[in-house]
Amino acid sequence: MKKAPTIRDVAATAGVSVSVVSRVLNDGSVAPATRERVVAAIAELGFRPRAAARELNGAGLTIGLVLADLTNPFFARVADRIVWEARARGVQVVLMTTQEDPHIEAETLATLLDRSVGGVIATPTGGNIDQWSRLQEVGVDLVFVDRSIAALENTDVVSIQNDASAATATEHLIGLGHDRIGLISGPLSTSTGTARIAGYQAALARAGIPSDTELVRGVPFRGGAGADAVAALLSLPEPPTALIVANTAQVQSSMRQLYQMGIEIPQQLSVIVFDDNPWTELVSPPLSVIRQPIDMLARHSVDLVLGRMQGKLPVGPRIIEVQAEFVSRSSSATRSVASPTAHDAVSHP
Amino acid sequence: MKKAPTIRDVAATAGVSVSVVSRVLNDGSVAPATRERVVAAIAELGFRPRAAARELNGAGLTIGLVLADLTNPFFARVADRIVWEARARGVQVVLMTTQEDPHIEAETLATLLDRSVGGVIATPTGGNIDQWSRLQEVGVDLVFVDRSIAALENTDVVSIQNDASAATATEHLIGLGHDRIGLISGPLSTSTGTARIAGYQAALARAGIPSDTELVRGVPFRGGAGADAVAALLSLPEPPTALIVANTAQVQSSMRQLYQMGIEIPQQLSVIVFDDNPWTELVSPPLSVIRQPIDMLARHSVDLVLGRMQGKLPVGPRIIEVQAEFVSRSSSATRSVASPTAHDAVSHP
DNA sequence: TTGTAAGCGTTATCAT
DNA sequence: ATGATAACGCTTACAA
Repeated sequence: MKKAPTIRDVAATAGVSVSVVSRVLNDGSVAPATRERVVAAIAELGFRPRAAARELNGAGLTIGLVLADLTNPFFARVADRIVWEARARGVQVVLMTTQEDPHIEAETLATLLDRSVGGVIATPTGGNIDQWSRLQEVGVDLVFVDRSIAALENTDVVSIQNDASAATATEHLIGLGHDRIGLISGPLSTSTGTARIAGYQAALARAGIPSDTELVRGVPFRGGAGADAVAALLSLPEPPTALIVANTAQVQSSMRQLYQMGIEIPQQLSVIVFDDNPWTELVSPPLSVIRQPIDMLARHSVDLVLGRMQGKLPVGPRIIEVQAEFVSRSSSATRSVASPTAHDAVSHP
Repeated sequence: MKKAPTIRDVAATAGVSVSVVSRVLNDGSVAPATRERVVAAIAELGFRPRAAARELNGAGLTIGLVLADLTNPFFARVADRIVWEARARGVQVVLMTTQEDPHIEAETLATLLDRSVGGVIATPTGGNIDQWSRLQEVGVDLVFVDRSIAALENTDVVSIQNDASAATATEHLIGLGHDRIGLISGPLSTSTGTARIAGYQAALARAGIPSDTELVRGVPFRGGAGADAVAALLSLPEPPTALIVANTAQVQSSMRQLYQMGIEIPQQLSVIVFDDNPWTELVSPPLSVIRQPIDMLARHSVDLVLGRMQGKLPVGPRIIEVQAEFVSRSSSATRSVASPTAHDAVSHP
């Protein structure tokens, strides 16, 4: 259990002072000849600067990643890519999850302070507005990914074009002859929720279809809310013939509910869900999806935090929206004449 | 951007020395009256010890989590639970992924050294044996979860009862009349791979069924190896009538291949896969699975590292095996007379 | 039981 | 361009 070489050891074997070594470690200016000797010494000793010591000086290269729920394939992939991108830049990631619980999130934010992280990438629950901004006040660079909070106007955000994507999905269904399209979306407290609803309504409006507020369900991210919304939607007197599950966090529970109810897709109900993953085309029928370019989300997020941390970015919040791709599969089809539920519904000729 | 209170501030407002504060922070012995005053001061100032400073003294409470691939729902859930369990104990988690690449893993291990983490929970790729043991020599407590490396005998391991689980699945299929059962397993360099194969063979032996080595495929964790193995297995002159995908990392690609080949399940081929997730019962037909108690794996892993880090555990490696549950669904059924491929196979009467 | 003081490994501030 | 040296915030012998 012999100890690792320190910067002092390097300085000694290179015949220079610690400050010189520190300079070559960072981007300081050092005489070419000297630098070479130091580099050699570093290699020879296998020296690696200790992250803890750096962080103590506020010079650490560690970011916090606050995700809602790793159980959701979408967030899992986001984590995967972010860790990947961070690693490529020599940055470590401390992972924390909120389980969509603002209380846990608050605790998490407190912990983040102790960690001396320089930046944070997060999918906020929607609450803890004060805590988030306090984090920023302490100098921690913050960037929201996927979701954001309207009240926090001064924060960088990376997400897909939520409105446009929702509109695309809606238009696709309209083109298929549907005029009662259900929408299960995220909470109105997040930009994701409002944007997707906006896109949906815009598409409806353009097609001259009146938008029925009953068909729009803004469900919270956590819990079985997705399933409940599905059930509620289908038990409407005039149930939708098509459904868009625009709440990424709830696709699984929504789909499960649909299958459990024995709804025939797309005969009884056309379905489009936000977020693609390897399983969506394995279920029957294969699902039409909005595929989010997760790698882009990740890359931009990491670039942003790091850019901020190194002060290489102009002031003012950066809003980056990447394009999502609509993938049409078998779960969305032409509207059939029959009503989706067995109400013995009288058709209006 | 005013600075956070330090331990010295607390000491001052409590009218004691820093060491006393440090003692109440940790488990030190302090006079009840004094302790109370210190606690009050801490609360009043909202003091929180900085992780970096602690780690510099080797007293940090941070663990490294080295996972293969967050894209795989199994590992994602493992991460989710481990982060959860860690948080419950006031421990932070630095996440790193290897993408099943030993080279990246090596890099990761180096980084772990700089991080001054006290412990590491990992799913090793199978390589980097020297590096892993060096990590241990430096005093980092290591526990493998899910997978392990045979050569590293002195390491704690938490996993499911791989042999028993594989045996259960095999017996289930045998009971269904199958005698040619394919097995796609992990690499032989990991305990997971060998154990699952062993269980499978044991079950076969008990039933008096000769084990055909051609039916067993130990495929590497990364890449599309699972799909290839499936294809190879089914193009055998005497293809299996049942298949166990015992390589958790490859279920997705294996299933995809099966669907793409248009294999009818379970008519042409009965299938059982290791690892359950929300989608397995949404695909058609719903998959029979070995459900791994991920929460148990996580809890034990965290308990182990922390136990080691605090020296509260007897010496000698700890091998914890939790029980997995076999869930029978529609993908496994009685063997049909027909051969799974259209070879116009001559039946041997 | 409590206090003093010496680190822990870097970075940052000055001089030189 | 380089070198002392003081922080950084905490833990931990060692004293009292």
